[in-house]
Amino acid sequence: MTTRHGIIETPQFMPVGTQATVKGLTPADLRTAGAQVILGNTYHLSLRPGAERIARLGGLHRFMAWDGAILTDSGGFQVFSLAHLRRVDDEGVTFASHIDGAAHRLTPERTIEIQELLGSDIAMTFDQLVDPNLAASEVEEAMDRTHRWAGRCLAAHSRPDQALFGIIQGGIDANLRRRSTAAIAGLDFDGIAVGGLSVGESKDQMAATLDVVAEELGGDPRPRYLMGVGSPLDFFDAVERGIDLFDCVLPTRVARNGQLWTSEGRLNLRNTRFQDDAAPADSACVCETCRNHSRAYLAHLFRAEELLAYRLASVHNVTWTLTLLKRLREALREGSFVDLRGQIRRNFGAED
RNA sequence: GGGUAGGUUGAGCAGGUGGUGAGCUCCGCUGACUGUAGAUCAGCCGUCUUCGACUGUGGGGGUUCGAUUCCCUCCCUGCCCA
Repeated sequence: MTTRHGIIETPQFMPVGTQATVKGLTPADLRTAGAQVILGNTYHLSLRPGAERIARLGGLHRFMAWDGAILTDSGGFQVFSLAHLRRVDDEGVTFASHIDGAAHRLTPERTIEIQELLGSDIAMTFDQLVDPNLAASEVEEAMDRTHRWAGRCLAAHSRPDQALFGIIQGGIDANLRRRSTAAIAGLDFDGIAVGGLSVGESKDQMAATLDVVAEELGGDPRPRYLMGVGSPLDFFDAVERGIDLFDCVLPTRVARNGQLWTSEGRLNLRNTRFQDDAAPADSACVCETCRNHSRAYLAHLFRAEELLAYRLASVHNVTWTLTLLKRLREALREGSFVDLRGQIRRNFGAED
């Protein structure tokens, strides 16, 4: 797909930069890693530094000096992750700020206004994500509310240069998912997102849910975005089921915790065995980290809690993940998808 | 040489004025992490046959039913005086 900040080749992975920064990385790092789109977050940025302030400063792209595309999440995920700090009603959600406790009100209309102020290339509808293991009635209630909010977001959306994606909910119940897919696909969105997954359900449940969504969407040509996914193997499971876009905190979060994704699988650089390992994290990788530094050095930096550890590990994982998606795109073109998947499976475990 | 304060599991401590010291923080080891309240969190961290058991409070000796605690002695460390 095309945005005013460049073309997005799909399938694509979008690094998460919640607070106007992909933790530990500069825009140049991201560009070098091959990033085409990154995420920003409505809830976090509206609390701090404030959407109006970012607008005054020229919008999110200029504010963070990122000239690639930006997708902003609506704050729907925070309805879930900050569940104990918010109250949901049909009109919207009231949060007690995780920073200072002050009340902040998000409504579908306000989340669109914020995202338009931020000036992202792709905005998301405000949804209500719930634990799929809740009672069916609760999952359904949140789903129906999400549908009503989707309509309100669409009505409130006014920037023609900004795409708006609707979000499917419905937990892991096939019937609810089917209904939600039909409801969201029936609205005039620029893209369709699958929300509410990778929140504790099994791999099989996620796959089955994606199958239902794919079946219901049929030949719908709009880009399909699986929110919050994923791990190396998740990409293959989802692309097989028609997904075009991914975002996930995993590559950057696990990097900060010492885990590097490599052609040998996962490596925990905090492990004793790397202290004398002179090899790069991944000898097949061309990122700055792998070109210049040894596992032993990274192991040392993590032990010493040196800040460079977090940056070097993040540079590698983001590069590696974006490269994996690039290889995946090539494999699709060349018909070697199954081979590549097999290779990743061997290194990351079929149970991944 | 005299005085004084101390010697507790890798380090630093807590506790214990005669009645079962494995408690804390670091360090260390391992694991987790999926639209980021996360450079975070969890477990382990004396030994073992590990839902428990055993050992352990500088060394030696003494008093006592019982000593980490009281007494003697030695060793070591900090500080003060010579």
